Amino acid sequence: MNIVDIAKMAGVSSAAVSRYFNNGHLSEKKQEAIRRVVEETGYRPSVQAQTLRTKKTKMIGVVVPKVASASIGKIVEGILSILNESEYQMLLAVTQNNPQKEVEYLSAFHERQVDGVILVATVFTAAHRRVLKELPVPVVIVGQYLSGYCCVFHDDYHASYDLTKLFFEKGRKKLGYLSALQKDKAVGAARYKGFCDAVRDMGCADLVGNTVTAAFTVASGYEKTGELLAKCAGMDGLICATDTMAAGAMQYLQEHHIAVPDTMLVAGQGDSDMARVTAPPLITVHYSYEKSGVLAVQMLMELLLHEECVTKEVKLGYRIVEL
Amino acid sequence: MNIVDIAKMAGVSSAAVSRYFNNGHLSEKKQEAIRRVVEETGYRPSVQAQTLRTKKTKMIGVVVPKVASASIGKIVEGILSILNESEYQMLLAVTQNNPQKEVEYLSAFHERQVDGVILVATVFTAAHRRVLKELPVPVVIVGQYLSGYCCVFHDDYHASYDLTKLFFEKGRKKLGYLSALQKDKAVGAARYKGFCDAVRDMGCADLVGNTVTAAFTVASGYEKTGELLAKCAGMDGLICATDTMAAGAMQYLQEHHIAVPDTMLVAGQGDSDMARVTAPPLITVHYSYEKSGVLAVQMLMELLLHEECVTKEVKLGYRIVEL
DNA sequence: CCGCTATGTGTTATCGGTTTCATATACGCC
DNA sequence: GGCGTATATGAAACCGATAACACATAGCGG
Repeated sequence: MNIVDIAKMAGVSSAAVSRYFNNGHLSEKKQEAIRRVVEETGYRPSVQAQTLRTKKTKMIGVVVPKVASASIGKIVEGILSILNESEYQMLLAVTQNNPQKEVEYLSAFHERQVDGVILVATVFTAAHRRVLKELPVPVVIVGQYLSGYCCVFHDDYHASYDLTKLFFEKGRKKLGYLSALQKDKAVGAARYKGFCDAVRDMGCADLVGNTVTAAFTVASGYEKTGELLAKCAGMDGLICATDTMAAGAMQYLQEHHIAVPDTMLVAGQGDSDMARVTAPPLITVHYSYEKSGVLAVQMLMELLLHEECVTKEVKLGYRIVEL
Repeated sequence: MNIVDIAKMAGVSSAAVSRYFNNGHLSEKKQEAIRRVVEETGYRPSVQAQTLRTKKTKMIGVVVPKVASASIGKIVEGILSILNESEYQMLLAVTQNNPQKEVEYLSAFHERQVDGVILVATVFTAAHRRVLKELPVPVVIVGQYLSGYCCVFHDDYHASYDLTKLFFEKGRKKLGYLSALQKDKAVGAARYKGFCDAVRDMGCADLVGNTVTAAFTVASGYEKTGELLAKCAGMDGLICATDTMAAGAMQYLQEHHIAVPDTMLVAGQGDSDMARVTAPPLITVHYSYEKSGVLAVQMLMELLLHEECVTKEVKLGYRIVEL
């Protein structure tokens, strides 16, 4: 069943059928004739043929570092909640934190001729910039700031800063910080810098070195908490780059009979479910992950429609959560 | 840059270039000539045009109820880990637990002419069966058993049965069960039935009624635990259909100063990170979610290659986890 | 009543490949 | 040498839509 068959059955030309589906000018009479045939046959135009001719795939490509993660899961759900209402579909690629793959998938999307790309990024290398520059379609970056590109990101720095200040307000003096890799500019560098600047502003510049870097897993949080405690005697507050790490820290503290919050106050960041099920619950920071996904698609849609977008950078707020 | 341009530059026909990319018979000389031109120009055949002609999109559609969920996230990662190594791409749709949407997306995939579909399902309605029957491409179902279809699922029943038995072995007598909706045959019905049969086999058939149904959230687990405790006085063990619910239960118990595990032993199912960060950790069941995703894609690939698949149903094992 | 624009409609080229078909050449064998 | 078979190759049809173009008709102002 192709457009020509339908045209014959309705006694019109194939162009008329095409116009029927694309809001072209068409007399009432023919519209009715075509509608009847379409209903009878259940005919739907071939997406492939349309794509070949129009160069529009109605697909957007989304690249994420992983998907089994609370924060990224929320971003993806935000993206899909908007896409669901549109005629667009989503191609998803997961890089498993491999920057090489990130570049590969962007190229694959290029070949597939997706109409646009959303990149949930962690680090940027020269290779990234090169591939991004060559992409002939609009891109929106989520979670990181990259100069010259449309991006939606979080105020990691101030959130971390405020969180650290809060620890001082609660009377904690000897803070430690469990960090993510510095090459991750947002979750790694910015959050750590917030901690550093806050302790400096409080006149405790010596705390800046009270840090250890962990991976984004509970197990790593557990292990690195041990290292941090060994390194910094007398710690009474622990701030972590993510809730996952903080949950690992809680495990460690409990096993080693260090009382939370009496002896040690613990905070994570991300406001995940996990932060609420430890005992006691973590102090944490709510970043609007789902919202960032939503905004990213909306920006992308604007780019797709108008070829340009006034708001190029969106920094989202945060909220400290104490249960 | 299309195939004709390349052909001209290499001094051959467009058919020769097509054969070059499709392992057709071609003389060394021409192969070399084409290779040079392709390298110089960076030419890549248009996926759209290929698709139009061959009817193969090299895309598979994946439908999931949600993505910000530990178990489903793992399934999706399993799927992608295999897809990454192939030339296939993944179209992802999220139904937000709306069976209506499930049907919609299957149709959308149909139109997009994906080569195959993986359906991570929760419930099956008559509408599901109808749409599935009309799908002209292979389908693999994950997480549920559906007669007549290729499916990969878990032994929910025996896992839940064994878990319940374990509670008796640990000397618990008055058990309660926090269930999922019964129309979810796997997580809802099968797990509950495992509980029921186990308590009956232990001569405690009266416990069968000690149940309340909760949603897949921490908050719901919290709330329904209250209801369950009000309903069943003297409970000393609580088994939940999922870790998420169980984490909510832990919250409730802690707030109401009910000692875990002394007064109340608590178990979840799913072996998520969340089960390991409550204090104390939950008893839980490990289902191989990632593996189920992997197997599903592998079955689908087999179906794509041979049009048929010998192993139609795969039931995966489980392992009870006590930390 | 003429010419101009606006609208409706069909014809046909086009998007960029793959595949069929016909033809050409080389090879092996009787 | 003749014939069957295997391999190499290009011309052209084809996949199923859209869009440029041509043309017809209608409405309208002068």
